[in-house]
Amino acid sequence: MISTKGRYGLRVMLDLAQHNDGSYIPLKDIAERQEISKKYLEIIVKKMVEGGLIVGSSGKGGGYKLIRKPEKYTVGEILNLLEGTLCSVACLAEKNYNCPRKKKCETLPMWKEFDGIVHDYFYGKKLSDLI
Amino acid sequence: MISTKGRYGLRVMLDLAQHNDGSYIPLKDIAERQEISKKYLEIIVKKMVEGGLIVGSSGKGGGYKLIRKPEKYTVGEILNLLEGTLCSVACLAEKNYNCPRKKKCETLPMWKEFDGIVHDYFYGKKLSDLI
DNA sequence: CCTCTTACCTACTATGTCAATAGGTTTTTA
DNA sequence: TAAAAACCTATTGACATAGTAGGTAAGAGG
Repeated sequence: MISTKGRYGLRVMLDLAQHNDGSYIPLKDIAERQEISKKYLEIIVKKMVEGGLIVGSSGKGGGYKLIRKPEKYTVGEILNLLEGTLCSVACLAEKNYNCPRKKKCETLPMWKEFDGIVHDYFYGKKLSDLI
Repeated sequence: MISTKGRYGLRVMLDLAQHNDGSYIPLKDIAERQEISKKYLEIIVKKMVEGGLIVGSSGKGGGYKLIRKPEKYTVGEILNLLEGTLCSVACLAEKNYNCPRKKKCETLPMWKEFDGIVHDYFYGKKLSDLI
């Protein structure tokens, strides 16, 4: 299940895309428009800066803005950054997952197939597709 | 993310399908074959009985067995029962989810589309397809 | 230079879910 | 009547979620 981090983060990205005039957009404005606590958004936005999705600028006239054009972002990379993984089962998400049944598991192929579908969907969807 | 309840439950269903000779299969045997704690499986199996997926019988010679033929079960209904929902976002999963942005939310259509894909995948997959 | 605005930072917390474990009672068959 | 099995209630440690609180640092305008 996609948490608020992923959902809110995507909405912030969308908001930035819709106000993408080159200037920095204050988080306060985004929080008001999106009706989300600014304090909580700070946590989310921080991750997006660290992840190289957006850039921030302090001081008056500061805020956040996109680094690339909206069509150069995929929903997949945004969600993956904020959720930690897009995988639907721990067997595939966790590195070095030591399940003794890896080889013989009869459900694993299905999870892999499903994961491929999920991946294709979100990485095939661009930020600009949502506007 | 699909939890162990859904994953283990599916494996129990698969085990029952593979030993589907009309007799009751003791949980002890399933637990040993699947290498999962029997105590934990009790919780999962209970849900499956209550959900009408399988039937149990107490006493010597008892255990659990399928009610329908393996091809009459979809993976979707099994997961949905054990996970509570198959929806990927709270906006769609929770009944009476009172989001004030329901009407104007620009990400909701995407979640709906994705949910449809997930639904189609799991409800199109039969238990017998996994054997 | 000062002040206002804005990002940036660390810490805390309540609540809930997950993944089991523990120890019993009831039912049924041989 | 004894064994085997389901069935039942309760508990627990660890972790994640969804925030809140209270600050510090940076930068632009007057």
